[in-house]
Amino acid sequence: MADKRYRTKQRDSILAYFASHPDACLTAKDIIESPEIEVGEATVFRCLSHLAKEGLIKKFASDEGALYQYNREGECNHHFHLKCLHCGKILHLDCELMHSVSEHIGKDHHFTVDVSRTVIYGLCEDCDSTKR
Amino acid sequence: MADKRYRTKQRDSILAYFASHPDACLTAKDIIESPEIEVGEATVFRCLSHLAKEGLIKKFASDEGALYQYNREGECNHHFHLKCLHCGKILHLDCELMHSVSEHIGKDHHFTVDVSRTVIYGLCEDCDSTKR
DNA sequence: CTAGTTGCAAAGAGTTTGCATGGCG
DNA sequence: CGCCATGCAAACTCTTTGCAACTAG
Repeated sequence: MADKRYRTKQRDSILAYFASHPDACLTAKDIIESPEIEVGEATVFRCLSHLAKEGLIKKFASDEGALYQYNREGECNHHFHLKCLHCGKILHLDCELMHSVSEHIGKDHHFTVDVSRTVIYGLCEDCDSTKR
Repeated sequence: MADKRYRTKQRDSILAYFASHPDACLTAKDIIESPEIEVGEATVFRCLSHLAKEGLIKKFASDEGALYQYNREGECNHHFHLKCLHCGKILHLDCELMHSVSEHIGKDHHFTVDVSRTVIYGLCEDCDSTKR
C-alpha cells in the first residue's frame, strides 16, 4: 500500500471543497458532480478513502452510499452529533452532560464509546414542528 | 402501492429466521445464502423492505450494505443500542440515565431523539481489552 | 528516477425493477 | 377470481480495480 502521500491538485481541490463546506455531509456523487471539481470518478473515491484514513474527513454509512464530512482538526471528536432524519442537518452536541454520558457507559456498561463515530438520530426543531 | 399483505411461506420463513436470531444483524446476503431459506433474491429484498416498513424488523445502513435486525415487538424501541466497531456485537442499553438523556436533548437542545434509529458506536469490553 | 497518482473503462457488489407465473384470501 | 407475491433476468447505482500515462518529490 501507499505510505507516502503526494500533494496533487486533485487532492487539494477535494480537500478545499470540504473545507468550504465544513458542516455538510457529502456523498462521493456530490463531489463528482460538483462543477468546481474536475476530478475523475475513481480518483474521487481513492482520495476520499485516503483522506478518511488520514483523519482529515470522516466517513459514515447511509442508505444512499457513504457520506463524508470535513473533520475540523479533530475539534469534533469529543462531542456527539445529532442528525435530523428529515432535513439531514448535523448539529454539534457540545455539552457537559453528554461527556458524563460517555463516562457512565464506560464505567457502568463496560463499553468504550467512540464519540466521533456516533450519530444520534432524530428530528431537529424545524422539522419536528412542520411534521405535526 | 401494496396495502394488504399476504402471508406466504417465503415471508414466514424469513421472519422465522429473524425470530431465531433475535440479536443478530443480518444483511440481505446472509438471508439469501442461508441454507434454511429457499427464497429468490429479489423476494428477499422485497420482504425485508416490507417487514421493515411494518416495523417487524429494523433496518440500518452499514459499509457492506443494509443491516436488518429483528424487532422484538417494539421492546427495543425505547432504549439505545451500542454497537462494537470491532466484533459487530449489539448491546442493549436499558438504563434510567439514558432515558433522561433523550429528555435532556429534547428540552435543552431542541432535538427530538429517535432512540430506535440511533446506534452508539465504540468498543465492547472484550474487544477493548484485546486491542491494547 | 522512483513511487504514488490519475483517468478511463471494465468489473464487482448490493439493490431495484419489469414481466409472466403462481398462490393467498 | 382478484390482487399481491414470487422468480428470473436485466437494469441501476455505488464503489473498486487493472492498466498505461503522468507527476510530485
